Order: sequence, then structure tokens, then C-alpha cells
Amino acid sequence: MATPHSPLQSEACPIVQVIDRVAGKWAVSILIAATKAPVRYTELERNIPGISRRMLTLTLRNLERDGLLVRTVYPTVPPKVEYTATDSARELYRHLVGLTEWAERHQPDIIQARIAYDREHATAA
Amino acid sequence: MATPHSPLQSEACPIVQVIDRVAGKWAVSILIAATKAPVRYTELERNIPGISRRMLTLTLRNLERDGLLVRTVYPTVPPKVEYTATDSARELYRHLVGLTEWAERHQPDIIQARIAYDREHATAA
DNA sequence: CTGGATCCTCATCGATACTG
DNA sequence: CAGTATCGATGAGGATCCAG
Repeated sequence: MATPHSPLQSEACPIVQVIDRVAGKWAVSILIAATKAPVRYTELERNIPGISRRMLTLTLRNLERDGLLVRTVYPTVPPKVEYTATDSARELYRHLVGLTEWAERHQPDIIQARIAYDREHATAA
Repeated sequence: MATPHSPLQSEACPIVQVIDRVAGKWAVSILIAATKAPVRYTELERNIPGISRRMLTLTLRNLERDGLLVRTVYPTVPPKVEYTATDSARELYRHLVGLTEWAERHQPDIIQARIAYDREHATAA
């Protein structure tokens, strides 16, 4: 960490804020999509399995509010809205990629660890 | 995250799994503490402001289950339990540091963005 | 097509009390 | 010291309907 002090002061730790901001898989999914190319509302709805309209809208608003997405409205007859990742978001995305790579590397380990743990702590059947 | 058990087979993209695993400030706070040095239960309870016993235990169990923490019990008369970060967790921590730095760099921007957004979308004055 | 507003459910979390 | 068990409050999130 840039500031190796205040080890356990979670409130002051910026990473907590990032986690909170990105908390919920929806934000990340949207961010990933929008970083690759400007995306439309319906496009996101189709490409993110299981997301509800409500959460899509809510998450989009939050990301927009935090300056991670830019919302562009084209006043055409069928309304068209595009969401574009800002530079800030693209930079964040690079770090998320770091996490992705970690996840990919350790996914098998985690799965194994869970299996082992569950077997160990199995509810006597 | 506080779910007692995450599904063993997650079909989601790896980054979503990381986010889910680390979602909630407690996991990160604990991870940070345990990465720096082995920590005891009460030590965590004292140093993580606002955490409840329930969440502390739950989060510890999940991290342990995923192979990110190792739980060591010393069968002494006053029981002593130490939680130690695994290599896997330490590697994850390095990536979390990347996120931290991003957060520190962009925190002012985000705050500004929110202020601007809120002013723009103020409930019709 | 893009969302805002509403209702309602259920999971999550905090507080408390109890135990090895 | 290091937890577990239980209960109640809170709010995130899904479903639905309506509007620009």
C-alpha cells in the first residue's frame, strides 16, 4: 500500500472505498463491457445474465455519478443512450485485470480448498 | 459474502468471483491485517472498528474455506487461535494494493464527480 | 428504447446470550 | 479467549407497471 501505516484502520483505507464502489457483480460486469466499447442499455441487459432492469439502471447511475461512465443521449426517435467508460474507469479496469489474472491462476486452488474444507467440516450425515 | 457457503461451481467470470469473495469491507480488512502478521480473534475484533462477532467469525470461516487464511489453534489454557495469510492471499493482497493506489489517486476526482452529479440532478429547486 | 416508481420478499447483518 | 445460536431490524434486489 502507498501508506503502509495505520495497518488496521479500515475506515481510512481507500481500498475499502473501491470495494464498496465496485461491490456487487453488476458494477464490474458493466464496467468491463463499457471499457471495451460504448454500450447501450438494452445491449447490457442482454449481455449481463440475470440482471434486472432496476439494478442495471441503479448501477449505471452510480457509476455515472462516480465519474466512471459517461451517459450520452441521442435524441433520435427510438431513444438511444450510450454508456462510455471514462479514462478513470479504464485505469481501474487495468487493475481489475490484475485481479482477474489472480483469480484465474488460483481458481483451481480455491475450488480444491473449498472441497477439502467442506469435507473436513461435513455435517455428520 | 456473508453467505454461509458459496457455490462450489461458479459459472461466472473469474473477476466476479474475486469481487464476490472480497466484497464487503470485512474480508479486505481481515486480509490486510493477516497479511502483515498472524492475528488473533480478539485482536481483529479490537482493530476492525464496527465489526460484529458474527461477521468476524463468518468472514474468517469463508476466507479459511477459500484457502486464503490458515487457522491455527494452540491448545493452551486460555485458548489461542491465530489466523495467517496464505501465499495465495499475499499474492491477492498485492493486487489489492494496485486498487488502493488507484483509489488514492482518483478519490478527489470521484468526490468532485459526485458533487457535480448531485448538483446537476438536484431535486428540482 | 430507456428508464422511473412502487411494492414486496428474503437475505444479510447487528445485538445478545450462552459455551468449551 | 474464541467462538456458536438465535432473533429481529434493515435494506438490497426482483417483479411489475407506467412514461418520455
